[in-house]
Amino acid sequence: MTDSATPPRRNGGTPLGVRMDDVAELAQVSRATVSRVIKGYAPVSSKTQEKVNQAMRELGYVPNLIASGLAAKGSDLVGLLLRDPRVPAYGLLHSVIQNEVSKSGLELITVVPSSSEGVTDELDSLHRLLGLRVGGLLVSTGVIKDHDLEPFLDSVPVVSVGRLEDHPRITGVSYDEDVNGSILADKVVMAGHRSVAVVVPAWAVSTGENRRGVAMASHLRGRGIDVHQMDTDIFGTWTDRCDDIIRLVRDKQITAAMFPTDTRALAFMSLAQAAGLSIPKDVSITGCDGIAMGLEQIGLATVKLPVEEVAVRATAVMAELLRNSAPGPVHHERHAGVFIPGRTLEAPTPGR
Amino acid sequence: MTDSATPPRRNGGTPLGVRMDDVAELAQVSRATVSRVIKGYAPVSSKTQEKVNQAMRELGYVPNLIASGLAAKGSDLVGLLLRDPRVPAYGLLHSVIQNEVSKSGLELITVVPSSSEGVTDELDSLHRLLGLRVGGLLVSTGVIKDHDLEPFLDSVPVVSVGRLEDHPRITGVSYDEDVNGSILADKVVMAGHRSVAVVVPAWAVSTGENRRGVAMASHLRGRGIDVHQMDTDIFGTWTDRCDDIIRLVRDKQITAAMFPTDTRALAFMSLAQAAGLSIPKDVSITGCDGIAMGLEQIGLATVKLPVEEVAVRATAVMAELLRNSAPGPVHHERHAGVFIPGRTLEAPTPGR
DNA sequence: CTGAAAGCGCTTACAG
DNA sequence: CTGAAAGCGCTTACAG
Repeated sequence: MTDSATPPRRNGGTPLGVRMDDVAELAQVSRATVSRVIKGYAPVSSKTQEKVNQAMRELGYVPNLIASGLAAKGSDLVGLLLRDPRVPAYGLLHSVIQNEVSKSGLELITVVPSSSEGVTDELDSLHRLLGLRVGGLLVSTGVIKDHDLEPFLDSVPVVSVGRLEDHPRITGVSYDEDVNGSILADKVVMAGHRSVAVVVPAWAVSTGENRRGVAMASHLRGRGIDVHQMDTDIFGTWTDRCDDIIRLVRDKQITAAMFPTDTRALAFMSLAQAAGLSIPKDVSITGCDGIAMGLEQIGLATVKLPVEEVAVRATAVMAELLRNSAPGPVHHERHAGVFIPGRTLEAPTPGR
Repeated sequence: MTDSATPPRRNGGTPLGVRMDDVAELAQVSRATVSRVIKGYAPVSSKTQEKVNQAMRELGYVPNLIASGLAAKGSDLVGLLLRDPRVPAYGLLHSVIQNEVSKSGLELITVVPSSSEGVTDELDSLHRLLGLRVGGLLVSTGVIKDHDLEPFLDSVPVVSVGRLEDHPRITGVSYDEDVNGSILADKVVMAGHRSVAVVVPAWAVSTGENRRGVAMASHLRGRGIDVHQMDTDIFGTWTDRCDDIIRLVRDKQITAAMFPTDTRALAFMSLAQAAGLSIPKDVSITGCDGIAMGLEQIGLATVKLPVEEVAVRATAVMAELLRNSAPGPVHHERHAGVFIPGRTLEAPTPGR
């Protein structure tokens, strides 16, 4: 072995051009050994380890996850399919999941669908994640249906998070929309309202919002309230039916309006105020979500979703799935939120 | 060739177990041909195309992006490194970038650092994206420094978005923090304030917030205002120095407080109100950001960042970089925001 | 328009 | 504790 005959390194240049072979050569070990010290759990003498680490540092080596993913037939990457990053509840979910995943020694990559493109784009996003052959899949969008997930259940652990789930083979950690809806409906009834508009998005638009809305409406009806159910099946907008509600208020047909999300409630508030209505004098408002900062300043009556709780549990379940080869029983958790009182919900103004 | 001798398909099962070879076999073509119809830009007879598409559908084939990424030495994936999904401005940025990237025929994957872990974790996130050998890199966090990016500039197109950038080799599309800071400072001066607290996060905490804060402070000083500069170098919290500011208000040392973000401003408002102060009577407040929904309800005086504009431009620049092999000149765009008046900024109460 | 074959950068039995 | 070699599932010249 002649030290003088150093063959020219193939990539003089950039760190991303440095391969494991380059590291091996510099450290004077085999590629297998470099791989072992990177992975960390195979036996390597500490002397060798040091040599290799030194070489990696010197070359600025960034391991090619694409290549290792292929060779190892899988990776520690957990993929998150997230509905809409503009919505604060998803933003918080994203953040907490990242923290938890990282604590579990896994890595997270996130994919979001284009907004307002509907189900096609959501499926594209799903395939993007699957194409990357992630080790686990966290699905946080109700737009993707169980049906779309079914074909992949045997190949990759899937947990659906923050969305309705009752598929017998998909474990779910979600919000208890029935309870959330009931809590809000109760408060509206207790405030004295007897005629209420409820916005109910179609199942295809959002399973969660749909379920929440349905729960609110049916709970109200159960209490003998006159419900004006405002169905909407428009994808990607938060203001559909607001005009109709404003009209109902003007006609004194309702004294309160319930929205399945804070976002919709806030959007309505702006429109209503622009239309000259005052809240809660002309109409009481409730939302659902409770995550956005500064909500207490606005005083929106809402239910605060247990986002952290759901994120923590979902990640724990995923980590468990990834650890145990034995799948463990599929289960469905539902976590209820807590009511946040606010000045947008008052007793109806007498005389209306 | 005996049709009867169909060799057993290696993966009887799941779509993710189906390989290109399986498709090729079913369609009775070579693997190369399957690859060609998937990529779409190589000449394939439409008869063959149909056979292949049919076979893919039948098998539920999901192409392995990992393998193709390795073979093709690169992919159409654009990686986004995003600072903090809990902040509405980042959420919106994320969303718009996704839409734009998708319009350009590229795909986006996002990685976020764990919150409150500081620079180490941000670097981990950067390496995660680089390890995936993304085709382009969008960096939207001021925590990563130019220095950290430098080694990779030769291997992958990088554009920094929404963050200060003046590296001669990194093109940047960002907010004009100097102008934003000046606009706000001007309004505060014009409202009549003469003694003002300004929160200035350290450069290491956030380059953008730092620059904004410094701009506010120096602009105020230039107008002869008494500035109480509240430096903070705590990572991951939005309430540092709030106590001190409340004290200054109580001691009648200041009549206004300027925050580099809406989030900080809102957090302060809650604390101040809890401490019995009233806004703007006891102290006027300004933020910066202007993205969160319902802000108009709160009435926070702020600057609305041109997030959409920045996202669109950044993606356009990236698409350009990816298209042209010739790099084109590096440049730095800065986009200024617009002032949003609000009831948190009034003239100082006489007698204070 | 189509196929055979080399090769992308790793991991992992297998054999020392 | 370490190395030689096969193979992961694709792409892409190259040769028809």
